[in-house]
Amino acid sequence: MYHPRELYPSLGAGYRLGPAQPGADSSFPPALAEGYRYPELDTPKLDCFLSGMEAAPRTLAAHPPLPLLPPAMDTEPAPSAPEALHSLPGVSLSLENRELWKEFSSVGTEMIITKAGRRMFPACRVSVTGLDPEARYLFLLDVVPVDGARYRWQGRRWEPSGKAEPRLPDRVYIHPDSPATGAHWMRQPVSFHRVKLTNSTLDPHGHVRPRLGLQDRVGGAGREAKAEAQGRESLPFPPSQLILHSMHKYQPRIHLVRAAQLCSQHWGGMASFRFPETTFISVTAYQNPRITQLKIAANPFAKGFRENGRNCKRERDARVKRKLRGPESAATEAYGSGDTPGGPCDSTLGGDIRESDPEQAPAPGEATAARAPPCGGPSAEAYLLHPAAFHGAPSHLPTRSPSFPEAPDSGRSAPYSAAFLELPHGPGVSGYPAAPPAAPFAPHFLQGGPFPLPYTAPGGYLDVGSKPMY
DNA sequence: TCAACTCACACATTTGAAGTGC
DNA sequence: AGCACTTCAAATGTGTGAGTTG
Repeated sequence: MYHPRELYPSLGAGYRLGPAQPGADSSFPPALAEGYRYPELDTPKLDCFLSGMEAAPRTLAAHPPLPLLPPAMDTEPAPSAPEALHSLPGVSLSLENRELWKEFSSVGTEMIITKAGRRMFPACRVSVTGLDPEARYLFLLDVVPVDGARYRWQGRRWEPSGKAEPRLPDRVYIHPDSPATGAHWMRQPVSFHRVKLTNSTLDPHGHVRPRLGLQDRVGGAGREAKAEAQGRESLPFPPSQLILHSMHKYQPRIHLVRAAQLCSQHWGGMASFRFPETTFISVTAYQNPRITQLKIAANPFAKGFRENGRNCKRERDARVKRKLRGPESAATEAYGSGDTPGGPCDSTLGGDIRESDPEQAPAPGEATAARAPPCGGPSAEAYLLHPAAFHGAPSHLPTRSPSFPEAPDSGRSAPYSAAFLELPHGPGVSGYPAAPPAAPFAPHFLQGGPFPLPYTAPGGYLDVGSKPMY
């Protein structure tokens, strides 16, 4: 098995397992300490990818160690500069909707989490430069705890309130366009707006059945219905959420991995980025009214709650009154003055209400790309479950998810993702079968075949091991 | 008692099938 | 027949506020 120490030898023997201890790296300035700790905190869950990442030139074992500190850290980072750790020289990421994030961050970003999953707003949207136009890359996103504290809204601000809950299963979201060429990624901003956040741990794989519809919705229930209609074995509906604790502080991270396909045996390096302004606190209901106002003002789906919306407080109050007075008066008033609000209501934001939404406005070609995967390749939206073994999970706990294939010819069960991590230590030597055929959704993937990453479907998710959530 | 959470609701937006015209 | 465009209905994404839970 690959120990993270082997993946990042530059981190030295002191490389710890388990969640980072706040303040433990006090010898570094906070930013540097955080950057230094970066690979330690969560790299293991990416190991499943790293172990399978393409490229060609070298195997994982032959890859040079990552720098002790990312180049961006060598100098005083510019304000809001992403902290980066990477072995993809020349590659850089910038947050497309930085101004919007900043606006939220200045107030204290809150993200709603629900059982069914709630999208992030603002969503992470980045533009990338410096990629090899011909090479193929994966874009991944995960969300990690910022510290070990639980937070509480104290009327005016968030304050730490005790220790954080035990960490939940880590998952990584794979951008549905992955893998795609560098040219594709650089052509337009990369949006992660489909990521959902949940507090539900009922299904360890995040399999929340979406509402079934008649239409063949990309990435939703329609795909399953279509598979059934075509007589194929029905795919499990995909998990669609990252699991978070409420009242905890989190930060999204974006990972870029050079890879020809999801499950090949080589990798060509990776880069990880995070942006300070994207830190948020997860909540089940908004605590800070200013955040509510910002969300209503900026999110087109909340347009109905704006001052002139039919769902603003004034309108809602009027509806309640009409209901109480009975259907007749309600019908009368509905077609009377109540339809055109004339005065202000509570859901206002002064003059800051945006007419157009910078966040959700699709980038040129975005809708097209979503409907038709680029490069003729697969759409791969996926989650990875964190290999709990790296986080000190007791060895007596279940070893892997049912859909988690064992390493071939291993003859034993793989503890969590251990099977994925037992990789060849020399070039050209592989403990696994050759990389799967380029055909993106080979049957053995769909049925949980011998390859490390059980691939569900285009736009679906990966579960690569599980850990108990209790 | 109270903070945190869940749920149903109404409205806005998104999406894709069906219809239409060329 | 095939393509482009429009229309329409259903799915989906929002915040709200009452009710529930611990």
